[in-house]
Amino acid sequence: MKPTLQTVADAVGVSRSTVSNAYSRPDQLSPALREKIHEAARRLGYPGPDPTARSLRRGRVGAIGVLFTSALSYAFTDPYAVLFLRGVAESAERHGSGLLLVPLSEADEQAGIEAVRNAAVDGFCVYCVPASHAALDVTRSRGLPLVAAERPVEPGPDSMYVGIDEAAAARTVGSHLARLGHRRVAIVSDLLVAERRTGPVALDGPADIRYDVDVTRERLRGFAEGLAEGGVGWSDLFLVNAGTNSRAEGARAAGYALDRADRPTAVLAITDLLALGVLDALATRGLGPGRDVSVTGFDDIPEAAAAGLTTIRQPAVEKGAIAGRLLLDPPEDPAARQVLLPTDLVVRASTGPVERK
Amino acid sequence: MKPTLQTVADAVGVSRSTVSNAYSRPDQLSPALREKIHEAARRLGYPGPDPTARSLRRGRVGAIGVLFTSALSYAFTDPYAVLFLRGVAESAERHGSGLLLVPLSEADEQAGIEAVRNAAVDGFCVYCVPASHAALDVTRSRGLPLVAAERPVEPGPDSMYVGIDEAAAARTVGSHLARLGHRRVAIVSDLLVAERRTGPVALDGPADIRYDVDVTRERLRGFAEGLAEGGVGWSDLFLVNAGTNSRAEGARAAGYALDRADRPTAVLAITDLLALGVLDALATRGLGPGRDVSVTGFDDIPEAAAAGLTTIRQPAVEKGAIAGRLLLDPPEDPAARQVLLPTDLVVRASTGPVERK
DNA sequence: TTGAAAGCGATACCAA
DNA sequence: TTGGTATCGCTTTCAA
Repeated sequence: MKPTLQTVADAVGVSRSTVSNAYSRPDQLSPALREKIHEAARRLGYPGPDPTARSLRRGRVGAIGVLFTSALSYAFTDPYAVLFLRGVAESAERHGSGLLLVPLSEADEQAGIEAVRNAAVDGFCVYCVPASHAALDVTRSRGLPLVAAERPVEPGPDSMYVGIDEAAAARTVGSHLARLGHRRVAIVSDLLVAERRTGPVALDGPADIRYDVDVTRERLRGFAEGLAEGGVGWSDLFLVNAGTNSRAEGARAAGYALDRADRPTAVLAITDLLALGVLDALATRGLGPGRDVSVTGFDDIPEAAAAGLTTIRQPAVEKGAIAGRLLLDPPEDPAARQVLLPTDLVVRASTGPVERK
Repeated sequence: MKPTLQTVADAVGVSRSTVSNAYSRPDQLSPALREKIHEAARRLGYPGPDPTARSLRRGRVGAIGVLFTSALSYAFTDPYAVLFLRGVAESAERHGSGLLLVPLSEADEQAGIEAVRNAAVDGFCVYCVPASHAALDVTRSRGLPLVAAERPVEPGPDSMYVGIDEAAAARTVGSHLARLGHRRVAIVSDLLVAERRTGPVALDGPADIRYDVDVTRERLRGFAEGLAEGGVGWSDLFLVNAGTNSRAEGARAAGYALDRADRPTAVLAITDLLALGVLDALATRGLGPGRDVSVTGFDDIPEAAAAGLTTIRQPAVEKGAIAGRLLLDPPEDPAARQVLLPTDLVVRASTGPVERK
């Protein structure tokens, strides 16, 4: 039988309350008694108040939940996600809270719902989950503080949110390439369509927005608007869907564009990870980035610099840190609950003027 | 007032038990009543059974805790740690459990202890925590399943453990270099001494083992034994402590060795991350890896291959996955509770024969 | 198939 | 400073 508060109380000959105080409010006790209690606890192998019972009573758990689409392990595969998580972790740590990673399996939606229902947390951080995911409703219904990274989950003046102006940032990429003279342009992105396949897709235009993840849509819209400044129309864009946000699929997706007769002079990837794959695809074909084909990414993960990738820099760690802070200590002022972070276009060697042959 | 089971029960006009059954054992109810209950719950905004209360009653939480030394955010900084975590996450996900990251701050030991005490989990995975850390005792005292990665936390026949033969693996590194003719050798490692500073240190020898983290000690012992095969004695080794296990500190630490008058012909780093830093230091000085100075790492993180680093490959993701599995479903057979994984010496371009000038 | 009652282990208020 | 008592919200026999 595992020892409980009661066990210790009986052993010492005091009440439960007193033992509880010995742990939770040491100053409410005479040092002598406190020591006596701790000593007895040690002797009996009492590990201290049960966290679950304590949480139930206190109404506070001491952990925040982070929701992830796709496999939980994805969190550790995408460098950008890792940076974001790291920021969240820093805030949580400072606050003495743990970080509960909530699996949101793609294959089994019901499992994700259960996971959210069962998550013992004080608040949720939603990161890059498709708006249609049923688990989002469940998350909201938990009635806990909720902060969305990338996109407001619950529209409304007091919903919490930390993100960037995706479209505006993407627009700078588009106009950068437009100014360089690019007219034949391909875009590589995941989540363009519901299916997880890699290959060209046709979309009617930015007006016909059916993408599920707002980030995708907004970036795409930005790309298109920026390129339009150079006269590149929507119909001039060659869209390739990537099955997953990974380097390998980025390379595969790029292949569909690069192997066309009228090869694009620029490939815009919607994430750095995909862009690195695009660079791989160039290398395979003996094409020079920024010379034969310009390539851009988005996020500015550490690898991007080494690869000389032109991309959008956004403060990933800081974004996570802010998300954590909002969650653990929601500001009174509604205006402070919605944070928009700055971004920069970082121009490196992977983009250059289109060659006039 | 937040709705509870009771709220719903009252609304429908049934007892709490019945509502509880509607959620936890749907088959114990007539479909009609069940639907009626769910409908009422929806209407009242009842999010389903409270996870904390449920955990308390059931005695099971549905999450496993992972302990990390140093800042919690370190988990996301070290590529090897990320791989390991990913394995743990995969196992947890398959089991429908969450992953609670437990911060074990270095600065504030008491905070770490509290974090362990408060962690609502069904088991702990201890990863690379110094044996002396007070939180370890607390972890053990929780009386939950406990699996150690890297090193048995609670010695004993039924303690759970997944790791590699650190010393044997390190020995292959040492003898590899010995065979290549290296006699002036430096070792770069974190945790050689208690202080977190970067710089040369003197240790009496592998016999005088005072390192806190067993992994460090074992690898060091292996290095020494392997090198001894070529006649390199302990006193011939130049030891440099790295303040943290990071690329930057690896580079700094390497500087102390590389800038000596009698520059070593080989630098053994105790992790790949440090080794990458050593390579950086070589590059800064215009020295060629494997030519002017041989460099080895340990772990074989993805970046190692690209850098052409000779290193020890160990199955990081699998290690994590096994740790998770042991925790969530401890095998009856005591022998199956201790898993030793295979390792390989991967020879790449960063090591070569010593130049006879 | 449904309900009544007994906890799970702890905390907090209020007296003493 | 210490103790009594009433919960926290749910699950689980055991009867009905």
